[in-house]
Amino acid sequence: MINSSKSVSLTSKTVQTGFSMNKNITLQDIAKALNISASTVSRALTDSYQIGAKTKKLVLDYAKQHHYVPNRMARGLKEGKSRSIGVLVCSIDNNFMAQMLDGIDQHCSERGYQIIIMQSKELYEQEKANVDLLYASGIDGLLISPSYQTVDFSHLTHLQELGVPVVLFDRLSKHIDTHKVAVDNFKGAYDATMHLINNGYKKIAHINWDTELSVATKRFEGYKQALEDSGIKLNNDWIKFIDTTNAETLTLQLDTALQELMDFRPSPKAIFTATDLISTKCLALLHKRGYSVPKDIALIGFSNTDLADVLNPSLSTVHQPSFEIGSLAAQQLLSLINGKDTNSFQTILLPTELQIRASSQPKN
Amino acid sequence: MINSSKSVSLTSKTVQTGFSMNKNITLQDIAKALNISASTVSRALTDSYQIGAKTKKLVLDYAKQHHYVPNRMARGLKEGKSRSIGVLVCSIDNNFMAQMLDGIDQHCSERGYQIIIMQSKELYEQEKANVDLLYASGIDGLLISPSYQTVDFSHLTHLQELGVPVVLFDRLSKHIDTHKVAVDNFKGAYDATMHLINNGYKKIAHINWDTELSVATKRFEGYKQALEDSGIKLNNDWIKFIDTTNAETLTLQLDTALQELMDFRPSPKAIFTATDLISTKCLALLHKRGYSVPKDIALIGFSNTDLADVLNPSLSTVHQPSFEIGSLAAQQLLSLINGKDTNSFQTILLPTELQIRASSQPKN
DNA sequence: CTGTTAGCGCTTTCAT
DNA sequence: ATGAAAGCGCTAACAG
Repeated sequence: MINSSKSVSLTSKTVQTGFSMNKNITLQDIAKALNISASTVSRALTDSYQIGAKTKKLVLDYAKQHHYVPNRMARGLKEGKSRSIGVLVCSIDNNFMAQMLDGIDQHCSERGYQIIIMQSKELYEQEKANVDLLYASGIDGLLISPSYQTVDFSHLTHLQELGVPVVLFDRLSKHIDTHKVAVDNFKGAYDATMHLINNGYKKIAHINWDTELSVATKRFEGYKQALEDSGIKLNNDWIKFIDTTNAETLTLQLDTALQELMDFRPSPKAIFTATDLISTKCLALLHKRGYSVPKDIALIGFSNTDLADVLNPSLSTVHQPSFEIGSLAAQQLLSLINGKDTNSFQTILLPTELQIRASSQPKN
Repeated sequence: MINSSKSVSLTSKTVQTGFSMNKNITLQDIAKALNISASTVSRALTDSYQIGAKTKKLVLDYAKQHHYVPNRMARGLKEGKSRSIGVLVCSIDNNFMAQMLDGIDQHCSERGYQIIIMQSKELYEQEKANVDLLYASGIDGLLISPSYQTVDFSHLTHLQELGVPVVLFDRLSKHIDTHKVAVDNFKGAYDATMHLINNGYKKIAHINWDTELSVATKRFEGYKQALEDSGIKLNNDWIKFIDTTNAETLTLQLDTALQELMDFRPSPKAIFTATDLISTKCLALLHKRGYSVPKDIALIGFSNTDLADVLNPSLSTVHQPSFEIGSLAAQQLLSLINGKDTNSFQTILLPTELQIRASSQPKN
């Protein structure tokens, strides 16, 4: 019934451009049309080691002309690999993540790998379910930035045992042994805090994300270290941890935190914020509350927004090489997939970049 | 060799948690272990119409216990569908797109569909190649926001003929007949321009994207219509079209355009910008050139940035329901995939939202 | 209700 | 250099 005849059916319904409704042409179709065996076609198509030059050209020409495109599922099923990798992130819906995904996609698609992106929405259970789904779809490897809930990494080590390499990016954990790619959060935070100190600020508050993830803890440590190295005593009343998982809680908690900070005596004269969302939202809330930045309070924070220059005032940031994080992580994963030695897992920490703008200028 | 024995090999290398290196458990494995046929297992797993309750429970329990997860490639190959859809966009690396992708992902993943995202980077050839790749991977449908180069849509109509439904989102075209989802760009532009006029502005410039895409042309028309309806004569010297495909050209051309606009006599007193990038960049450049907004020149433009409130000054925008565009488009595609009648393709135009802030306030 | 059989499209020995 | 045949994991007639 299908392909029963070579003649183009002009009566098939919804003919629009002269094409018949014939489904995808398969390797078998080519074999039949050319009166050669399927294996020969396969060899020609995959550029096998030995194949007649003319046969090869014949096949290739026919394939191109008829717009043949190999069935990835069949090939994947046969080979036990899919040339696709899973990318599991908390949320796709923010600029920083989009930039990293861009880096991942760039690297992978140039090498013929497809990426399947899934979101955990910061939910551990969702993350586990997605890992299963990805595994089921035959991914050759997984790139993951774990949810902030994730403390048990057995779903990932299990994947490794199944032969699927895993690479962590952005958010790292010591609970799994593999390649990891992120920025040097400690140093980034240290630099930012030091910058404030160098600009004459001593009363420096810190607002961070309420999580055990190293992205947060390292930045907190960098902050503390900078203070310590400068002989400034830590003031716990100036340190706030807030829940950033959704926009509303974030705004609410941040607003409260800010109010407490500004009302406290002695009040801090500068803030170092640890995440993109906190930084920009902090600026907005300060603005709304009528505080002048940096006159009333200076601000610097981690953020990758393109709009830092246009903000009011322009926002000093610790900028992360997001695209590079993504492409490097992808590179590490592909090298794992393609059998580079798995003995020596490495953790790559890229440098952050301090971008000084108006919000962190000296008070006078 | 594989699965030759049920005994856990304790000598296999890199045993970490007591798991053997056995690969994924298959449906066949379950059948063997339970001494039933593969089809029975399959039926139990797929919740087939008639299957013994105890057998079913037996299988399900065993499957869960052994963490069985069906091979999606095998299933896809067999069924001729993959429960995955392709999403082809110009670039993932911007907030607006990320929001739409979030909407798509949400809708699809809730219904068991995987999405495969690819980027055309505004290149027609790349778009065509990606369509092939997606088709090869067995997508059940395609969601696409075409590259700005795309004028020939035969790669998409061909896909339709092959039986793969296509839905356009954000960027629409009349060259293909299918479901389409976007916002009412004409009205959004009309409203924005009208808002400026209502605020007392009559000399209104317009900066748009240099493309034939309807997103651009409709917005231009909305602008013109608002002027006409208000009895304001169009001044072609106040209308600029620029190339926004990469950040550098954009900045360069926009800067030039702005300079020409401000130097021209009579000079415009307000600008309506047609795209996200142009709007925010415009504000930045005006700021850099020392113009005061809205005192020297008012500004309103299409943009979905979360930071509009914090910009300097806060930016009046035409805001698009990005998440809804994505999820609606996904919904339309899934209904096509699942055989809802394809006779009556519809174009859904969501309303935009005018968000008035400081940049468009009356001059005095 | 369950087992047998065939086959989705492709690659890959093993022959020739 | 090419062909024949087997099989990846799964589902779906078709029997019983």
